[in-house]
Amino acid sequence: MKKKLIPLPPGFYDRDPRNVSRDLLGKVLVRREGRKLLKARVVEVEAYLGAGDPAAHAAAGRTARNDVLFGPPGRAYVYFIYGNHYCLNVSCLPDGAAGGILFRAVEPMSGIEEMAKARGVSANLHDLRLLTSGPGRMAEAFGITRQRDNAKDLTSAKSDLWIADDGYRPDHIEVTKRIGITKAAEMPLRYIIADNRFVSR
DNA sequence: TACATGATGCCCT
DNA sequence: GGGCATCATGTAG
Repeated sequence: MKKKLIPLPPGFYDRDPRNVSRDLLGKVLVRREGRKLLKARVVEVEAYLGAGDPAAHAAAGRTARNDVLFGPPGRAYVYFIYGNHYCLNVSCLPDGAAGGILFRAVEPMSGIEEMAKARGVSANLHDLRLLTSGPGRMAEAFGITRQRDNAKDLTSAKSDLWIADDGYRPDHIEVTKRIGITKAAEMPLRYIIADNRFVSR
């Protein structure tokens, strides 16, 4: 009997981003592309808090760009960075409170050919890490853009992008400093599945 | 209207 | 291991 990949409910995200981060590891990111289903295991995330976190986009207050972070939980916050890359986040905490989680790396489970195509690389890679290891890479593999996905409800069965629990539980979780930031760089808010090959760096 | 900045990845040594 | 492409956003003027 094949398990159905039901979207995690809003309540899952309606908590402190640090707790959600921990529970997000091992879950499955799902994208429906026409008849195809892209699936990948979440192996690396970073928590971004609200006003008290200088590294968070929400730190400077609510703007048109970061509006989603202040909205209801379980929504996709997609932003464009360095003129090249999109990054996928999910909003946490109740409506009115800012907080989010950045997806940094996932492990491909199915739809690998579609991911390779989206990334513009050969389907028979010797190393699948090139597909989804890194925030910009995994966003590209899943065809995620701000225009298409920002503010999308990841808890709705009607969405073409969501996160599900297939029963998998990571053996061991590690917490480290966040990557690629200058402010509050020392805060341990990066959560990874220990010894997973698809964790970036 | 102009400018500095950045939650990155690629390509070259 | 280091430089660089490239542009949306926010803030200043």
